[in-house]
Amino acid sequence: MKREKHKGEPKSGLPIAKNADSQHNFFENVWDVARQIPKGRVTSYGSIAAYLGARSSARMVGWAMNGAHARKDIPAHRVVNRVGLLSGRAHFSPPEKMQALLEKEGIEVKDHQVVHFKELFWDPAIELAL
DNA sequence: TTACTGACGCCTT
DNA sequence: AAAGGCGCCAGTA
Repeated sequence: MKREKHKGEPKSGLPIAKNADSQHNFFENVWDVARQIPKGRVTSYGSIAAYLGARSSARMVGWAMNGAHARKDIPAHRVVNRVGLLSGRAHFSPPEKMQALLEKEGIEVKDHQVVHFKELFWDPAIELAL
């Protein structure tokens, strides 16, 4: 099924509308999912977005992570891009913090990239499916 | 106000 | 197979 460009969200139920209310909700949801990422595991921006029904808004997930910095219990370091690259490292206090935190959880990071990413990948769409 | 940018990712060439 | 295009949308210039 080739999607016709991916214009607009299919909104499989989830309204990621344009009103401030759902935006707020979206951010909250992102943080909520992020909080559930098990220690020692990682996920991607796109996966979280997809789980929330906004598969094309992966960028907004990244933006949400900005705000996450404010809340101390959001493990933003466990969210990387779809290839396992620590694309958000630059936004950490010391940029090396992200990698350091991951390594502290036993995740091997080489050249700004999570080693064994595929095995450590935690997909909310699957893990939180039930 | 319009234009560009970006913690992204899928699609077409 | 690799590279470029486009959509997403909040914030900034």
